[in-house]
Amino acid sequence: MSLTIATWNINSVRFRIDIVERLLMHHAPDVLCLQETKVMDDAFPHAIFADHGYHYSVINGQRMHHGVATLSKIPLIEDNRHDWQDNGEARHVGARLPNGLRIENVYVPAGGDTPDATVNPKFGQKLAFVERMTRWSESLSDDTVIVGDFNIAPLECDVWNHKALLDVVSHTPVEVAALAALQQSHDWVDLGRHFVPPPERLFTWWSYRAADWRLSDRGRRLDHIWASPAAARAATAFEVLEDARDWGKPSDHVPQIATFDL
DNA sequence: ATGGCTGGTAGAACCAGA
Repeated sequence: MSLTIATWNINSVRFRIDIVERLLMHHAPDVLCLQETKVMDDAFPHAIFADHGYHYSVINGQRMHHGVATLSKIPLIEDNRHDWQDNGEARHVGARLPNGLRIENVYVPAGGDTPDATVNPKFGQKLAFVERMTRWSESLSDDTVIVGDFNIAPLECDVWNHKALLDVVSHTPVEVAALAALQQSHDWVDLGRHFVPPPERLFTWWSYRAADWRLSDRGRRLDHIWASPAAARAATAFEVLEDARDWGKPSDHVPQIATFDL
């Protein structure tokens, strides 16, 4: 059976519900993991997803900021949810499919402006978040997919200019090292780079501030789909929907979709 | 020329994103 899993930082699921529907109609992933839903659970637009056949969901929302949601066309049950900062922010929800596959939907903190925890506490919180994820990741079973906005672009070819971004939060060596430790903790396979090997350019985010995002192409690969080794062996395809950056009222992130033959 | 923008919320000379 073929299974498709999409992930997308939507930057408000209510404001961008039209382009969410566009993804559902034209790409119809079996499972859609959203980050930055920016909505309380009691105001989540469940009816619109149900109209498109997405009758199952696990959501972890909060007021104003952050928030994650996993929507599905096939039965889905909540597995767990973690608050790795222990500050009440909604940045993770886990789910399990009938075949046992676990889908972990994560929104790693952005980390603020300055890559120095002594003057910018948010940067230290980001590193601590990833370290606590690493301890958790070690205990997961080998039938897991972890997706989301990790807010770290690890490789030189994951950013538009490696040298220019070495001191910019999202691509600093200490963040890249923390992400590498997380990846090693469960032998996670980075499906983006499994299907699009370095040094090919691969981005999932472009700033709203560019006059012409496609012309300047100052992108970063901040969003990821990782699979445990057994799940990765079932992966058959991977796609970044770069054109979604031009859809009406776009998110600054674009969706990516992985296909598995399970 | 890495902030030139953006949404949510309040009703900002705001916050957060990255």
